Amino acid sequence: MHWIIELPDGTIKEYDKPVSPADVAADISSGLLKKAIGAEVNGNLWDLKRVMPEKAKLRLILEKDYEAPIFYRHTFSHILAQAVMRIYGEKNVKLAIGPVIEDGFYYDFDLGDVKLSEDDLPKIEAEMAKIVKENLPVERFELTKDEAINFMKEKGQLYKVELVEELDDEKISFYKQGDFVDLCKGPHMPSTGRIKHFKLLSVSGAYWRGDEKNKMLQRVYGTAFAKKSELEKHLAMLEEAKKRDHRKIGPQLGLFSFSYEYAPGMPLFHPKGTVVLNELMKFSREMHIQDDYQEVITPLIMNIDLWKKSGHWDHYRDNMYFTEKEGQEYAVKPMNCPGHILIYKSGSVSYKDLPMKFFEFGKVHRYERSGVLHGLFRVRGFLQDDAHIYCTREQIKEQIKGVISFVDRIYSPFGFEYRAELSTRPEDFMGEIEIWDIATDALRDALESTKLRYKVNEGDGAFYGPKIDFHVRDSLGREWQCATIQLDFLMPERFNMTYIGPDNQEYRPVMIHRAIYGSLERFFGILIEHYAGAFPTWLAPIQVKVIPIADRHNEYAEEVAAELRNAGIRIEVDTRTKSTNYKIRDAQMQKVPYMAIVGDKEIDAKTVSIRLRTGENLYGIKLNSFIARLTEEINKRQKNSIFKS
RNA sequence: GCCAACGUAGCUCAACUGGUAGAGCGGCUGACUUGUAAUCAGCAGGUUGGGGGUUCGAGUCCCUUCGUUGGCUCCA
Repeated sequence: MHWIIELPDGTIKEYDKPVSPADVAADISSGLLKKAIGAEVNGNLWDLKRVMPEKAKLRLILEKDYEAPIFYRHTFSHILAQAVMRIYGEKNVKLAIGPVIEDGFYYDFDLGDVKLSEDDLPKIEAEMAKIVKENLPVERFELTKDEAINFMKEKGQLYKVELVEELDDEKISFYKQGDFVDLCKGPHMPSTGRIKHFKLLSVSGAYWRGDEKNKMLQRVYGTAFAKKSELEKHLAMLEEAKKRDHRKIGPQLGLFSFSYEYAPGMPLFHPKGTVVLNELMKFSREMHIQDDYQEVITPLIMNIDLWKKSGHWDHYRDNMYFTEKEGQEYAVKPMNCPGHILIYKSGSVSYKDLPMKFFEFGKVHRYERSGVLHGLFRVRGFLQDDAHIYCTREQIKEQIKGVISFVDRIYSPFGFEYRAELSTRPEDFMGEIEIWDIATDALRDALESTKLRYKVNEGDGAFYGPKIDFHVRDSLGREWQCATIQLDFLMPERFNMTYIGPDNQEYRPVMIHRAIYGSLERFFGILIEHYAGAFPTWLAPIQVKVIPIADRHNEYAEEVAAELRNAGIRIEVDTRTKSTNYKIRDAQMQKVPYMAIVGDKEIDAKTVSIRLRTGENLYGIKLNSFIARLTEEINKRQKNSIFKS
């Protein structure tokens, strides 16, 4: 027996006894062993102390590597389970699953009659801290399937029995730390004390296997990081996110409210919120016109037969609202595509008309279960910046490329980073494989031809076509799915859409669905949190607050206001008999970008003093110069103040 | 819909183990006429989400209902 281990730099290490990554690390340097938390062996994540195959390519994974959290967060989920078992008694705890998730981990438990609440978290955390301190070695062992089933049956772990029964592997792996054993494919860190920084975040209900027909389990969420400073940074981010919550800031800034009683899941936009939405639409409209879209408006309510034809009745009925008059049944539209198709089909279409690009700010209604509603992020009625591109197969690639660059232009004033995901043909697809291949290649080629980062979700496309989704990253590093580009081969089929080719024969067009903001409501919510309510000037509901120092300055303040208003700038004048400090504070809290402060000096010199919401002051500015520069900032939709250089 | 927590003035939050519902901010009125993040004083504001029960007595305990929040997608 001879172990030949290749390191990433090409170095070959040879041993005549079985070696684990830890052995090799120790062989290189004791410092390296200290920093290593796991390994990658022949492309698989591997425990530090697990013996490697005789021929292996080894890469050690250090605390700072991006795979490291997979190791320690997974171990923390086991530590969590172990702590819960110690506290509530091994017999009373049935373990379900405990995976690593983005930024943390969770574990699902069946605790019988015991109900966990957030108040129990400190107690569980304390027990976890003890387990960390005990620094128990984490050991891997394997059983055959039968052994594994019996083993889990003996322990009364029925959920685990169910999981094992579904596995096909010959050998089933388990991990043990002290008195705790769990079915697990790993990998884990070498001992429970290797990384110490964790925090439990919340408890909630979760169905066994995510299916509401199954028993509701209790889920505990937690997070862990290699460094204390990283954990603290993450917790601070969660705090900041809480402060920026659009459900809180929105009403505070007078943007919108909800009438939970009368219109659940449907926001009421107040005057200031409406200004922001209108600016978003104005910008979008300008861009669409530049990109050769034609705007349309289609009915909110249409006969049910249309929805039967489109397939929505069969596939989407549970999410639709219905109404009835004169014995006719109607549905409130959940999507805009059928309406656009009716326009397409209202006359005959030549290949010369393609691509045809219809765009609509389409209000759609979708029933969502009450429990999933969430501020502006998940609503029952929303406005989509929806468009459908009808084109030939040959035009697909060029059109997709066009949309991708369009997405970039729409996102650019907001300062979002974003990335894409390509979802390919699922198992239960519709249509011909060759079209799928053409379309998928077109999407892939289009993505490749841009510098955009993207990942592929194999088999994750809709049954009617492949798609590209865009995820924007906000100022707190959170990601949100907004834009989507979907190819659709089904709808043109169902509606028997055609165009006349150069040979005077009928052909089937391809349909591309796409939205850029996605939902205006949701995008608005994301922007509120992204900017923490401090919108760039072009979006700000009030762009300038005119503040007279004392009553005798009101008249001049009104003159200043009139000139600003004439220049198309959104203003308010604060003539309340309050102190200057008070009025400035109020404007600051409302996140107004500019305050124009006027008193005796300004009246004498015919100027204004400008305070930016960031606190800087510019004294003695000529009004026309202020208006000119501000107008430029607004017209260019600048991210930052033009008055800061 | 399901599990858990929560629901007191417009907002933020008090009210010991059941014993007279309170404060700050905001609002209104008055005084002050203010120079870059809260001037002072007074007044109003509540069926403690709704309904029912236990009790001499319920914001507090129990039941029920409505709503909000965290989750219910991440698969050993």
